[in-house]
Amino acid sequence: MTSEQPSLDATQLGVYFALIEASSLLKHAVEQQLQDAGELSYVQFQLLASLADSPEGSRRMTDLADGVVYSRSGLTYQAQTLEKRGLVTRTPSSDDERSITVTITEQGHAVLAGVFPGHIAILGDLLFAPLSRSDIETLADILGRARDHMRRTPPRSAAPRQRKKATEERSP
Amino acid sequence: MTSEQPSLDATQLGVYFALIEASSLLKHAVEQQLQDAGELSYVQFQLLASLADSPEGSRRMTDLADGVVYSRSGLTYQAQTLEKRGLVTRTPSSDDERSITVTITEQGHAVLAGVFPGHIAILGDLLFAPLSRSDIETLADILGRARDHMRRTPPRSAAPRQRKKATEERSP
DNA sequence: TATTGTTATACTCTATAACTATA
DNA sequence: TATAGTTATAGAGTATAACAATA
Repeated sequence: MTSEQPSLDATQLGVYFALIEASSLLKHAVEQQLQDAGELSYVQFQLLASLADSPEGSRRMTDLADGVVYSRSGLTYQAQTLEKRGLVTRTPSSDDERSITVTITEQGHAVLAGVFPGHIAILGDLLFAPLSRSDIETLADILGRARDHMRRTPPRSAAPRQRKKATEERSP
Repeated sequence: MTSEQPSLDATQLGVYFALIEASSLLKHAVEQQLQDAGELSYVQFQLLASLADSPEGSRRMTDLADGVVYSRSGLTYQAQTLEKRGLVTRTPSSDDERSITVTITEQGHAVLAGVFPGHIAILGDLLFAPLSRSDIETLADILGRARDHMRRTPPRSAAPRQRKKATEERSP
């Protein structure tokens, strides 16, 4: 087990808070922009971007979910929303009849294109403006390693350590 | 205007994605733990932690909102929830009759205490495990600067560049 | 008038569990 | 039996606008 020391030093706490607050502020700003410029939620944007980045603009539902959504029904919901707007199509996969292939449409590409400039502008102004070239390279390295580690680490490893509270409160 | 170059290089994109995904994975894991160990949402945890960190365990509503919540009604909602559970009290401020002073209770401290070990364990396992001491110090510096910059930067600076869709809102 | 906070309301999103269909 | 995806449903959270009270 990795975690026996139940405390963090000041620098670690600082990293934690800075990470959470920075990503929260950034995400909030970007969400606003995506909404204003393309009526997209952040998740929808991620899904479209993921498709646009895929060969043929297609992915199976399950693959599409990767790191974007934490439940299947959540993905179904978002995919339906995007389909209603004509930004993606969903068709049964040819090789595996259980799978659905999601494909980004022309319209989807158009919405993405309409959203990109503002999106990038925000990243420039908000995230990269105060950072030097070498800061950015360093960040890419460290955050990249952190992310890779988190991807690999099973979510259940640490959570069930705490025992559930004994107090059972009943409300009307 | 800061943003005329409508593109990012590969390293910048990498930083952006790594930041978003790492914080998302971390937050998701932590949210689960907070829920299991103390039936707290992340926002509620932040509010309690903010109070616990304040002199006398108290803050005015408006000050409490800082960087945690983006709308006043959202804070009212969460404060009410915490009050119902007896984790905070709300009393009119003595100096300014418009203000409400929110104070963490013994129970609130207890819930926080019950949640901390598991919380810290997750941070250790998920965020800090793959990082060296110097990585952490570097991250603290860079992310701290990024966060400070975002705090200072007015949210509206970049968003309204994209023109709003032609759909007009009507009054009832 | 400006500020502090609440309420009402509507909406988005998420997750769990039960279900269908294919491998 | 295991996997892919959907549906129903319920709950948490958020934001906007109208509001009241105090500065």
